[in-house]
Amino acid sequence: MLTIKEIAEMAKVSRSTVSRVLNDSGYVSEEARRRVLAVIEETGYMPSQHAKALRTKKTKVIGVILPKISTETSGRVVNGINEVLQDQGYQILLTATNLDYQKEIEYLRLLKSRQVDGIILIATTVNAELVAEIHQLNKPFVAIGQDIPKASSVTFDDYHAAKEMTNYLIRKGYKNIAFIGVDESDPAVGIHRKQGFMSAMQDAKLTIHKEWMGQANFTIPSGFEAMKRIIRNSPENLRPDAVFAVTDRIAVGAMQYLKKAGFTVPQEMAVAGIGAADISKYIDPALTTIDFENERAGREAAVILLEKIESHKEQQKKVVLNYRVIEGDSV
Amino acid sequence: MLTIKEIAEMAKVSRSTVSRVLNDSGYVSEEARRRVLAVIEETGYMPSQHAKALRTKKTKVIGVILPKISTETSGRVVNGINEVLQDQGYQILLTATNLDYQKEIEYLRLLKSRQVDGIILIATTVNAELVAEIHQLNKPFVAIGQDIPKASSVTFDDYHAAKEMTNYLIRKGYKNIAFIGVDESDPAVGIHRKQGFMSAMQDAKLTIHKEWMGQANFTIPSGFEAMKRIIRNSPENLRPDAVFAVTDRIAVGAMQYLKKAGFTVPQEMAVAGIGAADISKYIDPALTTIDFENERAGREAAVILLEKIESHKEQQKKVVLNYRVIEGDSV
DNA sequence: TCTCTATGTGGAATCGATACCACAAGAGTT
DNA sequence: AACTCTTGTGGTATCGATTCCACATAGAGA
Repeated sequence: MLTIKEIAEMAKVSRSTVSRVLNDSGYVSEEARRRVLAVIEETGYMPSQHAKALRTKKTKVIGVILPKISTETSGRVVNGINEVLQDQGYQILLTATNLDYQKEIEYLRLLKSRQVDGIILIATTVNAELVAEIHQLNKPFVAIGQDIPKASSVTFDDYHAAKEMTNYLIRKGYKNIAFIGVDESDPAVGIHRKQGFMSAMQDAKLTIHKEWMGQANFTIPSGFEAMKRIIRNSPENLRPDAVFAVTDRIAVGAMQYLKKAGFTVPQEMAVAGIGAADISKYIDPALTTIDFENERAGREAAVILLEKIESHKEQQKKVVLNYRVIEGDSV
Repeated sequence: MLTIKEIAEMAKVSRSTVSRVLNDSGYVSEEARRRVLAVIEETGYMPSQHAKALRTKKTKVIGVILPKISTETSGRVVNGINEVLQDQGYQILLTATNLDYQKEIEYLRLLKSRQVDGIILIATTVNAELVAEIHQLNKPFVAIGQDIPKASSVTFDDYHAAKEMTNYLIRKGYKNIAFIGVDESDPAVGIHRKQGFMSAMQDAKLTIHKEWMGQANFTIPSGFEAMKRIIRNSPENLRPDAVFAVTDRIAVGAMQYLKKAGFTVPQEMAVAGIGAADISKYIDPALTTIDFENERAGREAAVILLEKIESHKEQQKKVVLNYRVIEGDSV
């Protein structure tokens, strides 16, 4: 690997001059600049980013912590982040927790020791330990997906989205609506979406049957099983006529069960989800769902982070993104 | 940010001793070790990875170059890579070319200047310039998806997979098989899969009609259009009875068109793909396809890369992964 | 002629780690 | 008593960049 010293010798100037050419700083004669650039061109020299980082405290690297790498949502969000960062010459250092909550904290520390310029956390859970770690991080930070107290975040309007979808079902004439949620350790999906559903039901003075409140865990098979339990637990004369699942994959699983059990969708049972997963467009009938603009969330988070990095402002920014109902044929 | 010097002062030892504790090297008395660990624990000190990298020339970071971040295949491969690397304490520095071939070269150089310990390239294309850059990289390197001359690679057996799928169609009694391929700038998908198809057809002495050879570009809509063209261009008495698409998304698009145009799948027209995309299981009828174990490809590549990093061997390793036909209901 | 300023260049300290080397102290050997 | 050997510690050079400061030169203005 070539170093600045060798370039300096080859161009017959000092290291300082090479550095000045590299960074367009201070005075450099045309003649010296020409010679240095020629040597750089010819040798393909690239300055060591580590030496640079050590001296300047800037790395042009952003740490991203994901729950899981290969999910559709993660992919879209990272894509959005990358779109913005790439243009500004930043790179992404990727870590995945695989839903191990202890690792979120471990990676926050690790990224700090790698001196990343900022950190974006795609959060699935919120707990006191995590919040404490974020506050003592002392580095530009943005969370996506969950609202972290006293930290910048880009979140989705889970409550109103769920409420709107429930109202949509109600407007379409469904009165007996089942619900499939997830564990409350994920506040955005587990609590807010459920509250949106409950609120819409109460506003419409519809009863919420305990037997119709299912729970799943983000996977298609778990949606299948949850739907099965709901059907099994409801007597013939007390069957729901619609089901609202808090994610598309759960909804797809529910639909799979319904088809298998001989229900026609949406005539005998309507199905709605949230998330606008790719798959939802291509199943039959196409799923009625809500699009959350994941890429935009990534872009917004990246923009906020860059602002923080460049301006050193400590102020926290909260962005709540909009949603859009996508009408399929499942309702 | 704390430095080793401050830790040394607080623990009343020299920087050398702190370093020895940190790296478990040389002699350190129990007493000194205890004091140092206590200070580290109490302060939450983490050594600067940049200073360390500058000195030791090891960064524990692997550069990964992807065509696109948010595709299902990329996600799975990166997941596999991460699984292996994470256990060994390595991080992933992610870059995406967004199919700009010039950027593949640019990122190879950039990652080199970031002094990553190794590079994994998920390749979509092979050209002389790229190959030259890889050879002069002089760093542990593994390609996934395409065979790069004189470089290690993990590839899929595209030729035999396509041949096997074609034979499967033939065994099922289909004789008039259409084909939807992609551009040849992607040798694995564009050339090898096509050759597999042609070879199986020739072995079975079946004729390959020009009108039945379509082309698409990896997207669902392009599969839709390609299928439309094939149907439009074939006279009523010369219609294919099956179509083999080189990727699942293309196959899904083709199936969409067929449904819309009133063909029943598979009775009037069978459809087969390659790739075992998630979506293929849930469309109706479920797609008959070939699973390529993308995660395994990522894992294998990571293992080969780590071997290279740790052993300094220059030897190139070529791994060709197996495949598995997944029988759906579309054939 | 003598400052004064603008331009240009190199020397040297610095960032935060590692690692080699010198040296000290105590135990064991001859 | 002189010696090796083991254990333990600190000093210092080093990695490859940036950046401040000192200094040189040349032309402008007094």
